Amino acid sequence: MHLEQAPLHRLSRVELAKRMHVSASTVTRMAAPLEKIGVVSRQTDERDARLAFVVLTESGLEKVDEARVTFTKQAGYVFRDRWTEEDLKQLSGLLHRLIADAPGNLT
Amino acid sequence: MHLEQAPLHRLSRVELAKRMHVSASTVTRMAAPLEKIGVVSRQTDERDARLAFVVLTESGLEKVDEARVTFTKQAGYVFRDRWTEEDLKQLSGLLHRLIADAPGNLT
DNA sequence: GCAATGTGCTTGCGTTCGCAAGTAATATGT
DNA sequence: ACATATTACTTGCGAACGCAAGCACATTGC
Repeated sequence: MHLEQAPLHRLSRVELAKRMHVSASTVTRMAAPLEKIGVVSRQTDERDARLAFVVLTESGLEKVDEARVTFTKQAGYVFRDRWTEEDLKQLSGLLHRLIADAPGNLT
Repeated sequence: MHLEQAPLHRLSRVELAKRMHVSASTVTRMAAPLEKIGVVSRQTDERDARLAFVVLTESGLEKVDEARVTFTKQAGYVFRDRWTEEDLKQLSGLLHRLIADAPGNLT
């Protein structure tokens, strides 16, 4: 979904890593099999040869669309059906406070 | 701490696993090095030869006491100093609701 | 122009974990 | 009583992950 909403449906590996809150190596290792099954592909930047974009292919976009159906259904089942907007605001606020107050760098 | 507050400072491996929310194999593998450094030891039940208790040794009890100092300080730093009783009640309530509402078995 | 520094990425290594299968002991049903 | 099922534990295996090192390229400062 990060890729889907990114311009050109692509992100550099480090940028994707940041958004997924995982290390760069994890992105490298996640991308490989996804590339093999054709849902993403690799692109280089002509300006900066270091960059290796992860790009959603046409097939990948379809997969995301399919997945979103399930995702939305499940998320809706919990949050939309059982939680009010007020509940979610409260939970979100408390969790953000917890992250802010907790020691270490949880960002 | 689970062991510390258990009767005789000991628990069977599966019971400890449940309280720690990890699998039995994890307890087996955690116990081994702790045994090696002498903070826990192994005991058998004379009634049921399948049971293999994890027991806190004297040295283990001391370690727990030491650790609790840090633990209490850190926990206090976040929760006692920055959070009111009311905040904690709210967060706890919301998280329990989330667990209850979420799909799967998060117990 | 070029050395020093920084950035993006990959890979080897070690850690942690759960599952599934195997073993041993106990509980249950007839 | 004894076969079957259940329970407790261990271990092989594979998955996932981060760190540190290494490489290629880019940027900065002189």
